[in-house]
Amino acid sequence: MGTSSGRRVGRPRAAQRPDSGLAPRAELLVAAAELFTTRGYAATTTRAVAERAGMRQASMYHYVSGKEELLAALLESTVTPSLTCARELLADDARTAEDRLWELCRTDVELLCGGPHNLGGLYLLPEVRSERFAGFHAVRAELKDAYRQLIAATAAGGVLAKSALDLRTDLVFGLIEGVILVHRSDPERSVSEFARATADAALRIAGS
Amino acid sequence: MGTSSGRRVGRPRAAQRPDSGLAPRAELLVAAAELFTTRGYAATTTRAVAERAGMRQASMYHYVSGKEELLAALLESTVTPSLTCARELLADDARTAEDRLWELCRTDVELLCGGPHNLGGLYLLPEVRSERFAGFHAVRAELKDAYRQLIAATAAGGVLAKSALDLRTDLVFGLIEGVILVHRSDPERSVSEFARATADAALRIAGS
DNA sequence: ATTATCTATAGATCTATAGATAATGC
DNA sequence: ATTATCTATAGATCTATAGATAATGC
Repeated sequence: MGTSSGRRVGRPRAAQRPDSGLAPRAELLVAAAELFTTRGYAATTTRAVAERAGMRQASMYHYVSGKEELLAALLESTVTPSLTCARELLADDARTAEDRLWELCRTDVELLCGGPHNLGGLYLLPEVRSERFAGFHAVRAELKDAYRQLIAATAAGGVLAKSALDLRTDLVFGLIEGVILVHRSDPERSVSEFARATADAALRIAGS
Repeated sequence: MGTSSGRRVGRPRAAQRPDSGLAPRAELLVAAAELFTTRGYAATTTRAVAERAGMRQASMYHYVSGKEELLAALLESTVTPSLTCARELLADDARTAEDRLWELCRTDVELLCGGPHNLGGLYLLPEVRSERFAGFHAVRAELKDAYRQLIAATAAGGVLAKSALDLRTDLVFGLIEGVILVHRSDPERSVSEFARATADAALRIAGS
């Protein structure tokens, strides 16, 4: 499985460390997340990722094709849970749109700021705009559309023209993603409290 | 002057182009702004900056000590106008705090999104957090404090405890900076309209 | 003489491959 | 035999300096 801690096949690692319990590929992803979010993607070398994961630079290529694959995997893993949540809320007819929008905002902030290394910070990397990460962009566009649908379904949103609805959606989405910047400059703050306050603020923006 | 267009002292440039009317250092700053915001800081080579400015890679060192100096100069030039505006508004006793907060938000968004190449996007570069840019961080902290003071001076803000005021300030500041992300994903939008809508939204967040 | 630029390049990386090695599995 | 790792390195950069060159200024 890779996670078993018994004797392992293959030449031992040069720098032994206590078994992390993670499969080597997962160790690489964790290391990359930490380095990409703090130093940036371009500034992070394959050597830095590999050594932090406990192996030599060249050994990394046994598990991934290079840095790019690591970033693509991290991006998708970051946005997918939010989208899952959004789909469930869109399908839930029993609750008001206001209620579901609030819940989506809160969950999204929790996910963006919750992890050990500010994973949401990956969104901010300039390299992410490249077409190589089209998969991530598609998922993110679908998430934004879920926000739009929920805002349109609120009492205040129902009367908006399309351009006004788009503006409102952009402001709410901007608030949620702006949270990444706030979290970056003050990572100590209680996330769950902050997530609720942000959801409150989002509803105020959506429902003027 | 450097901006005169007559015959110039020194060896001619290898790749002649129509005179930009800018001094060489300014040409370098413009080139760096464009490349840093689109490709990122670490991914931008000194060669790319110099060639875009119309000179060879080595000639750049006649004007700047390296990439770092370019980023530091760009960052400060981006935040300084906002701070100037904030200081003026703080000193203006004739207007209500709500009015002045709205105006600060609107102006800030205009400045962040207004320039030709999304200069606000520089804030998002991971390298910016480094202590080498302490000057920028100090100016930004002062700007944030101006937001805090104006929020505290509003009718709704006057009754807040310190921690609640800080939270409110972070949300407003996060909304304003989140605007950079929105602008990045849709640079075509009318900036002045968007700036007013964002200022409206900020007041709603500040004054719940 | 002064200046702004150029060409050339040394030294320091960084990536990705080739081939060796040290475990376990059978 | 299979596997996971290692060491070594070729080739491709990228930065920053040294020294040459082609203008204007006096």
